[in-house]
Amino acid sequence: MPTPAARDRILDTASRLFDRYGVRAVGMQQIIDDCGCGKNTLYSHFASKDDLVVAYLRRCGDDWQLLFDEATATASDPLVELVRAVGARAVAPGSRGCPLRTTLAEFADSAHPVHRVAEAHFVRVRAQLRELAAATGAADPAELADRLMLILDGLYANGPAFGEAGARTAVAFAEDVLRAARPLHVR
Amino acid sequence: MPTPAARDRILDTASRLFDRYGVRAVGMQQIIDDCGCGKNTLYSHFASKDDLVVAYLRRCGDDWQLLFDEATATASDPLVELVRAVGARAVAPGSRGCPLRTTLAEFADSAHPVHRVAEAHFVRVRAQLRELAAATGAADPAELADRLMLILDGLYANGPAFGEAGARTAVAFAEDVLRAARPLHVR
DNA sequence: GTCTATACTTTGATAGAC
DNA sequence: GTCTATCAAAGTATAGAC
Repeated sequence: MPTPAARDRILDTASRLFDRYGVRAVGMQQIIDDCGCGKNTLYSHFASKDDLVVAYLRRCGDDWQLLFDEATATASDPLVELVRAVGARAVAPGSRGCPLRTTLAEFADSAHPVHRVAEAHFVRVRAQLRELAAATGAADPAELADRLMLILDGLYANGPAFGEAGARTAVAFAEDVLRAARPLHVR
Repeated sequence: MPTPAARDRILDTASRLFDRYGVRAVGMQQIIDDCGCGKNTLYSHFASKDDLVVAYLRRCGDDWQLLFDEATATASDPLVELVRAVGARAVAPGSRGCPLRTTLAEFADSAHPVHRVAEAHFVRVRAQLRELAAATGAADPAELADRLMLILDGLYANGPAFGEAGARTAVAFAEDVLRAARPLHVR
């Protein structure tokens, strides 16, 4: 009967290593060594590496949800705030871009559980952006949502190379897009 | 002494497999079997898998250059045409997004030769976009170039999920961005 | 009794030899 | 072109510590 604290510690360690080195580059033994737990403990919480990676991706999804909720809850312009928050994350030291995107790239097989979980995340994000876009009163919310999705994904992919200035470019870009999408009488 | 034809055949095979299954998921033996060449032949042309992957990425870079040149040579609006061409590629059946991005994600170690080659590609693309943006007479070419880079990268990442309609969204998006970036007297 | 630590098995990969 | 050495990784089983 495994203790929840150990599970968290393992997932913390695995997440840190996956974020830094990529999923395939990190072995189970490395996680065990770094975590200081026994092999038994790890495998009692996660039946396989795939299971562990899925748990990692779910946590990444939860992190996104937190960022999303925080950015959109209080801000006067939630979508711009969202771009700002993603930019901050994308240009943070050591960032390798969106962990869900990079992991999706590492698991090309669309039937693989890891691939499916990552893919589902982006479907959900697209739907979330659509809802948010609809709330702005844009003429075509679906179109606006997809434009913002392009900016967000492009920003997350290029953030490490673009740096702070690039993040500001993306924020200004999003502002322009939102201004242009608003119906004329509100501008 | 290796024949150039064999090298091309090997690289053709490897490229096809890497594109479909990802680099790490494809073993050298698989390439050899699929290509029908002997192990000796492969290793006489490519000293290691890393070498083969680097050659693959260079070919991907050349492919990009072809697409870039073709899109920008004759078109009245080269940057829009470029987005259109990338969209067509991104939504093509079996596309997994930009092979250079996915391979970059597979090789997280920034000191790894494969990582460096992929990274260098995007630095070059950014510079190319800057040149092209400057030619449009935009007020801020660097800003315009980065906005287009976001669209292109976002489109390439989301293309497989967005489909044809998403590609059209990106083209219309680029058109709007370019229109807005042109100095007032030209609009 | 659950945790750590370690030994072992199997599998699949790269790479080299003949 | 087959055969083999080497190595690393996933998982399983086992031995020992608090």
